[in-house]
Amino acid sequence: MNLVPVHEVVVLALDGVIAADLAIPAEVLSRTRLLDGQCPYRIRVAALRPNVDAGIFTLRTPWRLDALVEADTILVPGLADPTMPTPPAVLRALREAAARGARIASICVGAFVLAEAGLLQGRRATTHWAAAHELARLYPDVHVDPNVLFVDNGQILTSAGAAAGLDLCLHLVRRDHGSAVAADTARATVMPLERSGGQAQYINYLPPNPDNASLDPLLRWLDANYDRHLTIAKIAEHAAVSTRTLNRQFHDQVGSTPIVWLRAIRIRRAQCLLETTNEPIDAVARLVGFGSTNTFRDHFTDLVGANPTSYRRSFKGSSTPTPAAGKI
DNA sequence: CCTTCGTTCCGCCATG
DNA sequence: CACATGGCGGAACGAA
Repeated sequence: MNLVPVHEVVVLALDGVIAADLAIPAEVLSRTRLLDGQCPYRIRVAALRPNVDAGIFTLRTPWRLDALVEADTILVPGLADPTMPTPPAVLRALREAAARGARIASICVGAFVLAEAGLLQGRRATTHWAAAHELARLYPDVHVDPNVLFVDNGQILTSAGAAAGLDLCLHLVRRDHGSAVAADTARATVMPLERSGGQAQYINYLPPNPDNASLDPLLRWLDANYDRHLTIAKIAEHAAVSTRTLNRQFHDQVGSTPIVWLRAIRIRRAQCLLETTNEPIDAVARLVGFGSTNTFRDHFTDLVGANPTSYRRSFKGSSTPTPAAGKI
């Protein structure tokens, strides 16, 4: 394979930074590996001064704002006080980076910093649900949507709470390196590739990976039709290609096979049902498209590492009613 | 756990 | 020639 230039990622650490917002994307991207084992991202944490107040602790980093000049992607974590004015030098650096074409993504209430820099003008954006109203009030020209995990405007991205920062990062990995690499990253960080729980919980205005995305419409279709009794023949028919081509394209673009991919969708959906409903296991099996409860159990245990019953029990035990909805 | 039988998928080669 | 597609066959897989 050819050499992929290292993608420079800079995480902006301002005083009052929410540690999780900063750490989660840094961790996810630094754990990303291409198929040849290389990490495609170089992560740096940039701050105005060596010591940054991170609330519970003080964070120390060798990099300053000038790191933003070389950044391909800038991540802006949330601050404990979102409405606190951002230092002018930071705003200037962000605007310059944006003008240069750098990709800029905010986590949680980091969207306030982007808005203050004027980067969200006239755009759709999201932020932590509890702060969405305030963001919309302060910046009337920003279309705030509190109901999605993240919004992708191409160059500018915003995401909801810290957990959604994970979803955003996996989305970036998918955009940059395709579904296969993103799936690996998801596995490495022990999180579902895409949050199911519903339909499209994110807004995406760009095709994920322009030169390698011919399967994308089909992947979305599978996301919506996983519960049907699908065979390779039917999937291929829907995609209007032969089964041979379907298999080949999956291999090339997803790094997987149609059935394995479909099964992953079904298991993810099953996890969600087990977490949020009291449907019996065999009902769950059928709802997510498995023909037999036994095979469902087998695959579930295989992918999740726990059988469906104990998985559900571990969730009931921690008594979080609709955990996903609350966090977003 | 095993067995059976349909399904999947990949190498190979032909075709456009 | 480079490239994408598709048919075929059989080994491996998986549903029940």
